[in-house]
Amino acid sequence: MMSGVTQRIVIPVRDYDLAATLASGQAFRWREHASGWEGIIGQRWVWLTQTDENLVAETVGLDGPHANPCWLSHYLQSETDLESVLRTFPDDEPMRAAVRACRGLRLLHQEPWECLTSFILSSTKQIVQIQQIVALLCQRLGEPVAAPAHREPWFSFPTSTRIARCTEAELRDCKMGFRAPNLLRAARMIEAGEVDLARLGNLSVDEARTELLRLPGVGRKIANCVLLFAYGFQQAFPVDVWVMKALRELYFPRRRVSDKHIARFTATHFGPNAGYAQQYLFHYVRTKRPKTRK
DNA sequence: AGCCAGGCTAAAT
DNA sequence: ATTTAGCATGGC
Repeated sequence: MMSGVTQRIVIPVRDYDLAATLASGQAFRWREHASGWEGIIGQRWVWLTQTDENLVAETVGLDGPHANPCWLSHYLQSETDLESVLRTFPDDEPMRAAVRACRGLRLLHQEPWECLTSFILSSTKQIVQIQQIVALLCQRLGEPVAAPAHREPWFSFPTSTRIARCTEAELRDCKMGFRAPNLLRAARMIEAGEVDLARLGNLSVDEARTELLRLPGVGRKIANCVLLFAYGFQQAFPVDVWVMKALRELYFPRRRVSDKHIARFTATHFGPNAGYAQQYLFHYVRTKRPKTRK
């Protein structure tokens, strides 16, 4: 396997919880080790650790020794002023509890195609299973990535071009089941230029959502995940079974309310960074009871 | 063994 | 306009 020279990048941060960020179900390729996190950002292998004052990245490549490359800070969103985001959250007890539980949790800015694919593959899957499918997909269809020689080989996330050339059977071999035809058709629509992912960031959130909803296997939930986790539309509010359960229990205890009523509630109650608030609620309810954690 | 998993879709009320 | 099954697969 390819190897290269390890570079070290130090990013001073405060209010950053790397573990909560990488384990909160927004990205699916990070592997936790005893002392850090191993994964891929774009075409680069990266080893991440956190100290009191810094995020430290070891990577393989050509950046200078004192570089603070924008690809890394952009992905990690280390420049985001978290305090000003948290200030926009509603001042109610559920939100305060969620922020207490995972303060420092950040939203990443992921590559749109990788994010879209990951969430097309996410439906009715547990997070561990999504991780397995994505790992298999990269192993089968990705390109080798330069990594330190003593480590397991890593692969880039396969491009839409590569996926579009697959047969449905090849994708099904990656254990994705009924999601295979959806991913295949989505890749082919993107290859044909029917949906232009590179352009969505220039649109309004509603226009961008409308475009994403044209893709097979993409409904409101997955569209909102991509808007939030890849494009940085921080008002996009994905409602999955966990968040719906949390909203019912925390904001409408022992009341009979429709999904639609809750959807309308989320659109107004959580403010301009509603999606950010959602991620805090999601991670909070998933981690607060170890017994039910998956 | 049976149930459920960061849902979507078409069909049935 | 809202509700419901079916969809592959794997972990518990």
